[in-house]
Amino acid sequence: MAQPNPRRGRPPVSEEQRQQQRLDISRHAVRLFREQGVAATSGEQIARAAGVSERTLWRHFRSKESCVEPLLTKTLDAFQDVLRSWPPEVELAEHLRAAYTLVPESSWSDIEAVLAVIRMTHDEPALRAAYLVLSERAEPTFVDVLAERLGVPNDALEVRMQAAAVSAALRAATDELVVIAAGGVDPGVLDEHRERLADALRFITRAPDIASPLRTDMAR
Amino acid sequence: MAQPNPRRGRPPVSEEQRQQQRLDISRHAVRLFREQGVAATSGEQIARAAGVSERTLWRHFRSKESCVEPLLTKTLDAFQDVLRSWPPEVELAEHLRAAYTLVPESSWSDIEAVLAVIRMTHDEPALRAAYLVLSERAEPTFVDVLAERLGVPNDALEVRMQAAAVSAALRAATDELVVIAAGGVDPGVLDEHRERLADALRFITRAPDIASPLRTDMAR
DNA sequence: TCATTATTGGCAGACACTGCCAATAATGTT
DNA sequence: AACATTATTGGCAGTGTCTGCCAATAATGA
Repeated sequence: MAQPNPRRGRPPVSEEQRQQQRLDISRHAVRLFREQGVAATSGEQIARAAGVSERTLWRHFRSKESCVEPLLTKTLDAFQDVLRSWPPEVELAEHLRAAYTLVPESSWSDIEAVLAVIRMTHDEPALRAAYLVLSERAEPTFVDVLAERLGVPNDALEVRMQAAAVSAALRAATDELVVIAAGGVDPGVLDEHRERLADALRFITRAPDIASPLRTDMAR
Repeated sequence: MAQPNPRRGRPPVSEEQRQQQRLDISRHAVRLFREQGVAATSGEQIARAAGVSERTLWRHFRSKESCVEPLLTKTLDAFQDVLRSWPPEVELAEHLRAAYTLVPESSWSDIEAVLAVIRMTHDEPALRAAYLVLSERAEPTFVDVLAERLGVPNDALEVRMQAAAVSAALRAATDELVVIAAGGVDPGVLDEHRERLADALRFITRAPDIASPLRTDMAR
């Protein structure tokens, strides 16, 4: 029962370092996409801008469009964290107003970049696809939060649907935000966005009647 | 004011013909994807199987993964049609049981192929992306139907969310179906799928309380 | 300094896809 | 029937994405 291995040779890079490098590349990629468009930006350019070889670029990303992923994920993770810290007794809208500031550690330019990317997804199908895949990846988190809160198993179809609705609300509100804030973002529109989102989510999460199909009959 | 042009030369192919050709190619592509996997299937193979040149294949599809689109769209269109024919007085679940047979004009092998593709989307990220884009494309139809039924403008955020929830329910139920029906489909599992979907949608479309935020207060 | 393991870079090549033009098909006109 | 006209298709060359492979380098313990 000696400890399995005394560890030799160069240690693997930590996961945080790896994510940091991906994020770094992502920022360069998004900058180039904004400046020149996606089609006019080559993988070689992205690699050069990020100071890595093309080969390692393709080791980190399966396609040039997916280079936007780390940057978008960062913002989405922030929202997930807010959801997870949602105390049981308070209403979601209320909690959002308190905790969802959208500019906590994220630098301001990152916010702008994220909005620009989401704006581009409307013309660039490949970017839209990446965006949708990303949104779907966040749904399990929503499922967990909602399931625990409602006290139902997290493989229940209603919970998955509610989670999808939350995701859709976030997506719809954000899609609205990016067109409204086309000419520069100021704190005002961000606040408005949060309020709109809060209103939408209050509707979704007024939950209890899920469990009682009788409601439908009574409503007749 | 003579009629603009007496029309000369070869007439353009009708849109139906074009869609038919795309569907034909799609069937061959899906067959090859199932037999060999997506990665092992080249565009050249698809083109050869469909009896067209590679050049025209790329004229019809922007990527080899998107070749699955016409076949999936066919099934999704069927569902959209069912929704559009939903009479105002009847409940959706009830209407589904009456109208959503899933094998009306679709050949049986098409159904199997569609399910196989959706099953593959769980391992093939590019296919998943195509599937999600497709699902999103159907949402405006859901929005129109729901908005008219609820008598609200179809750019209302709640309607878009409900539509997304319908879409998500369809997606979740179908994802469940494809794993259940992994070893061959029989009418029984299809019926069960329809019932599950009907139950889920009854929950979503028990609509009226959307318009009254007061409900939330009363529920406390 | 050496042995060991992880990461990176360089290179060759397969494959996805596009631009361009010639070939062919389908029509109306003479 | 031959022709002019327009739409579609095919062939070919070229660019860009992405992968497999191996050598080079970096980071560690001995």
